[in-house]
Amino acid sequence: MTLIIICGATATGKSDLAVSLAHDLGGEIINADSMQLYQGMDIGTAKLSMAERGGIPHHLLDILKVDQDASVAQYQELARKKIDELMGKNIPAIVVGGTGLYIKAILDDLNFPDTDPKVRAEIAAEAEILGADVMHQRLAGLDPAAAAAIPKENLRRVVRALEVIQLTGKPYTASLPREGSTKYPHAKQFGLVMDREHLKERIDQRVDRMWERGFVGEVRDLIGAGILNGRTAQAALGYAQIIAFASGQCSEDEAREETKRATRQYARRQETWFSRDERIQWIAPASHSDRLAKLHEHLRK
RNA sequence: AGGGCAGUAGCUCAAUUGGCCAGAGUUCCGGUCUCCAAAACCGGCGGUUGGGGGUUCAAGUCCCUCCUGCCCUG
Repeated sequence: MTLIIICGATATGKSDLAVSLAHDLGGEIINADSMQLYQGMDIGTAKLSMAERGGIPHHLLDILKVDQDASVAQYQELARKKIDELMGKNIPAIVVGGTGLYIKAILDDLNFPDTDPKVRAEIAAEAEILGADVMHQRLAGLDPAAAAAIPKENLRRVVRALEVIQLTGKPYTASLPREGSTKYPHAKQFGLVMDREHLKERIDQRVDRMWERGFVGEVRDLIGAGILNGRTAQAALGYAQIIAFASGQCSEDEAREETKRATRQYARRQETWFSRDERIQWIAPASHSDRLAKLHEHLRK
């Protein structure tokens, strides 16, 4: 019964380390990266090639088409099912990814209230007309605690709260989690860190490499595959910028620089998110083999 | 050389034709977070308004001068 989580900011080397660890333990890998869920988003998400996976089974990759919206609730269900399945077969499960909410959805006792695209679209359309202030006031009337917790500027979360209230008939706050409930108490969570300067270098190099490998072509193909019809995939780092370039809103060079900058900001947000989680054992920057040794050392304890 | 235009935060620009303490956006730094999360959102640092002088109760704004850049003419 082994469950290992490897998280951390983008470009810190999670994927490679996970493959090596899986190799050593005879484990399998479960993806926890919201954008690697999509078929065809390979270059821009730095998805490992078959060769790089080295024969290690990778799960929850390529399960969505680019015109489908991702769903944390669905991810939670699939990931837990896969983890339980592996555990049942006594195969170590290694969850790898940088999407903090997805990892939290696996580990913590989060229960996502239902969602209904139609209801949400209606509320969103209404918000378009009435404005953020009115929507927030409405929320305050229905659920003062939720209104206090959600800033009125964050219309997206206000809409979601209103959706939940309408669907469940209960206050949004009623669905919020109880503290300290962990679904997998024996899970070992590791985080990879890297100083900003070094990380910036790695991000720059990585984005340049993506361009060399044909990132722009990949996005063009995905536009053909309907990426613009979905909401999640087209907002991904690099993809959004190349779509802007493809539609003439900026130059290719600007798109590339913008991608680097946005990735840097994303890495910062990831660090903020993970830094709150006290369960994470942080692995300092070092060579691949040193970090792997460190992981084994911690696992032995 | 002569004439014209411009110079405000690291960057892009605002500032009721002289009037509160020079404001935004963005970068950068920090933070929030229960289904679009590579999303959405909040906060903070940052200006001797190119330099110097003058007019005025008051100058980013008007005058003089110097510096820098761009345009036109020869």
